[in-house]
Amino acid sequence: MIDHSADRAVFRQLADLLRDQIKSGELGPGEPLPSELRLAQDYGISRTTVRQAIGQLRTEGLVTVDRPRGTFVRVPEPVEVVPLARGERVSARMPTDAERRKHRLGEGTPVLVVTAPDGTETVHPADRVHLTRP
Amino acid sequence: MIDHSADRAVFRQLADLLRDQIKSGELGPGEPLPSELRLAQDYGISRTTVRQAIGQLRTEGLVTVDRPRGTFVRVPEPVEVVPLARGERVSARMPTDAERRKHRLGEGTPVLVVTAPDGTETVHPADRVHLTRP
DNA sequence: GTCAATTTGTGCGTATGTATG
DNA sequence: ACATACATACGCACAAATTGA
Repeated sequence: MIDHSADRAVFRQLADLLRDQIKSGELGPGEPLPSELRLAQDYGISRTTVRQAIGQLRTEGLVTVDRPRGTFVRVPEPVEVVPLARGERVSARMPTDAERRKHRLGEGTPVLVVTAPDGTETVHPADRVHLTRP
Repeated sequence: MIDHSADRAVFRQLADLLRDQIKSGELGPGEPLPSELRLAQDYGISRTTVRQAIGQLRTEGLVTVDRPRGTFVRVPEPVEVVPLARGERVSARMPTDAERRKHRLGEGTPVLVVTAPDGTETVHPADRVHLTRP
């Protein structure tokens, strides 16, 4: 499972293992991950290292933490499709703190920024909005 | 500066301080932050806590680490504009570790995902690519 | 309602490795 | 060769919130 002599850091190896379980469906949306203590004991590593691995998955937007209930596989949000107008441009970035609060964004969720030809910017939560060219 | 009795965690307070210095231009693009050890001594906190604060700024895409030279305010990348074809859809998410390495993405940089009508997905680094509806 | 157990959050210290200058 | 600086990993302790007996 975990190879301490490997080139890849232990916490990245654990993140890879958990990510694979999520992508394969072995850990489905809404399901809890084992507790940090449990993971540490199961894999013979420290809780600090487990937290690094889970931190990685949080920044990737794969899991959410409901403290102190546990850590859960993120459940996909219903997506609204927004059409693009002619000449509009699209970029993406991480939200500011204010935007995070305003849109109730989870960790690891970027925002889509639509810029109109006149320079007006519209910000959309990337987990709830997709854009389309009609 | 740092209030140990405050409600907000010490590492978040430090992240706030550094973020403010970056946003205000006091720390300009390309400029180095003080070293972790220096920040720890200056603010009377542990290096571990300093690393938590810097980790925060990294996930926000505000700084990059050039190990072991130091930690620097991120410099904006030149942007390529890619036109969208009819029927294509756009979403954004954080990259996996593998995608980060593949596209040489800095931390805190999302990817733009373009899905063609036939389901084919194209991934673009969001710091170097903008999309446009012609 | 109370109390104990569980779980994540925060913070500290230490040690070692690796790459740069 | 040496000092500097970030990365990884371990350990410990306590706080805060939830859950269930």
